[in-house]
Amino acid sequence: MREHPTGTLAGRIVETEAYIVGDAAGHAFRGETPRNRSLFLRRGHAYVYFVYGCWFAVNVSGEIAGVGAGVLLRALEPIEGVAQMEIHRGTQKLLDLARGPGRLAMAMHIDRRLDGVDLCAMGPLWLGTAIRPVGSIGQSVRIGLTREALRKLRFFENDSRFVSGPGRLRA
DNA sequence: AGTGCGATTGACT
DNA sequence: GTCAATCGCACTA
Repeated sequence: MREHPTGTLAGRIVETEAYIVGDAAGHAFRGETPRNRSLFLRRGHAYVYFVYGCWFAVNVSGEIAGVGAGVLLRALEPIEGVAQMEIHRGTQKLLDLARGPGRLAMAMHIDRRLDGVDLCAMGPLWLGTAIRPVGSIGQSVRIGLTREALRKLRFFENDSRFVSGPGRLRA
């Protein structure tokens, strides 16, 4: 859920990746720095980071305070505020609005200002209330990594068309 | 102080 | 399929 000045933006999370304790692919692996400090907040806080000089991406911190780990939000199925998401993204292709972490952040207008917010209480960005899963959940290796590339820590709704990644990783 | 490259995307061949 | 965009952090020295 994104409480935006223009109205509420909402989507179902259909794809995530876990970056767990001791995971060399995780931003928290080398310890806490100014950039990744939000990963060390108590579980349920936002870690927003900037990659490739172009994009933001959002994680949900996943451990107790002081332990760095998180879940990357990789794709949403848009539920509310689609017209505004289209403006943010510059496209009207529903399937592309929030398919991929960079697109997701852009659709929801997420940037560094939201780094560290509590996602478990109503606010500018939060998790809302649970919506029942649809169908089964698939599992695969994570996308775009060079380290720890074999760990199957990506999770996605099997039958969703809003999931990112190469087709062969879907099933 | 300098360098390399990343949890990506979109444009182009 | 390839490749540029573009920034800040981590790493080396």
